[in-house]
Amino acid sequence: MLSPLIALLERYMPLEPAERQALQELANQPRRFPAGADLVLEGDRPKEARLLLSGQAFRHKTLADGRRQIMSFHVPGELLDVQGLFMTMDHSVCALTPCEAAVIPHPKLVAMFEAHPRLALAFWRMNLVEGAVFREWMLGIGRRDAYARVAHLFCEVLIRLRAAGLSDGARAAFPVTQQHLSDALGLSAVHTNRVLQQLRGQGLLSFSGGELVVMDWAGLQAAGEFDPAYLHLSEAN
Amino acid sequence: MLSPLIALLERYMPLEPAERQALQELANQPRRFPAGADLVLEGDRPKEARLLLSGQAFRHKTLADGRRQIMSFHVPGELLDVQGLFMTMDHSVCALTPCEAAVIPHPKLVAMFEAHPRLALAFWRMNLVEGAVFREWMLGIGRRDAYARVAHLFCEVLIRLRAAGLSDGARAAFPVTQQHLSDALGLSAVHTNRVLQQLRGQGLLSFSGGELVVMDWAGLQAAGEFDPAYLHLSEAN
DNA sequence: GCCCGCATTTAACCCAAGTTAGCGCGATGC
DNA sequence: GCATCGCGCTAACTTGGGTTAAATGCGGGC
Repeated sequence: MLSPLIALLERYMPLEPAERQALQELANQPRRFPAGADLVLEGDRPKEARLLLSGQAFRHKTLADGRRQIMSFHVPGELLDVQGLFMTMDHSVCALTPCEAAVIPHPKLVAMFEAHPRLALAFWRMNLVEGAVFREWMLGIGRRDAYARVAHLFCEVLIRLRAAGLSDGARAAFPVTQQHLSDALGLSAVHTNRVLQQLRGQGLLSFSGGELVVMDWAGLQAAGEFDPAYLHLSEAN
Repeated sequence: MLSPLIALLERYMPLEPAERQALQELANQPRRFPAGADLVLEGDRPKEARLLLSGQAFRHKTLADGRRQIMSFHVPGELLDVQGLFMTMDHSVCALTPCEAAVIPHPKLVAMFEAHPRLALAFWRMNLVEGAVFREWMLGIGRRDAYARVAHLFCEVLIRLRAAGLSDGARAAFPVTQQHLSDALGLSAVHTNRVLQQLRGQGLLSFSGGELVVMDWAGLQAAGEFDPAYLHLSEAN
């Protein structure tokens, strides 16, 4: 049941049987969330951690007047609120599709970390990759123009969905609206739409009905100045 | 010698004598870096970690054409390249002032984490706060206008320098140029200068010669829509 | 099969911020 | 004491992207 998590961890660090066993013991009845529901709520001080098992979700902060910044998109296997282990949540995580999440009491998680310090390091490592993605997004929002930013995001999304086994090749379900894209990119919805049409017009991709199809990977990569190194996908420990 | 680190950790988690002892054993002859030198280099796969002991530094990514995004500023006590424990560095860290850093071999650090899992969690927690700051910056760069962005940055800097014991009250050394500020904020140097004058003209702050003086804290905070919650400074474990 | 609501698209207009270029000034060096 | 360089500052002009508002789908509920 926790196989998405185990697959993610095992990509970098071969797990010992005892460690795999300890992970399995985290499993319990998953909780379901409908699309649009909050999996994690800003201001909350959770007593358990949520591990995404199926579906897609996104992390976001919203200002008083409604302006919103989406900070990341999430695929199964990812722990959504590590932050809640140590402090109050300073942002929310919202379900993009119907989701299932394992809800793991903090004491259980901490006990596992203390019994298997290497697992703590493995989770920490996952967390560091998330930080690397934040930094790349900052670079994009701060220093790239809208065109490169949109292209870059689609490159990243395709690669990450593929790594999560949610795409074979050039096609993937990515059920976001143009408003979601805008909020992730720091653009207005109107301008996102303009850029999208440009990318479509150049035959780089198609994106509609929540399905992304990349038709010219090299072209899209060039348009987004995309270098996947920051995703640290093929780096063994 | 590692007192800045111990102070940071102890802010949240009272350390046991054995843990404090284990930390002390990390100490060694610190390495010196002149202002402008790279403490950590993008593309590097370090064999040791650098812990900032004195001075200020900043983390940045730079595009091929020279556009640069500064991702964070750092004060003594912070581990600058946790990422290097597990993967290649995808960005650099550069000294703002002359700096001293303890250079700690990875095996020594990992051994400490395995012997004292609670210390691993404490370092992880520090790392999570850094991630929270990244997210807040993303929100600012993506969704706040230049005026609020500049004000917000100065609020954050003052609070963090104060927490590091580098400021009493409203005045602090923050030795950056307006170009550094621009690169941190995703603005041009010219526009940063315009906003700076506006803030000065409103009597909110003065900033010259690398010294920040906040003259109207409430006003600055309002200008930057600043809420320090995301810094998680006063949250015990 | 019609209505409603959300998402996408278009068009017209506007403005915040970028760009370029040049000046002044203090610190550094010879 | 003079040239140099980095940094702050100013002004004039440009532009990428925001705003507003209205039209066009389109899918789901009943």
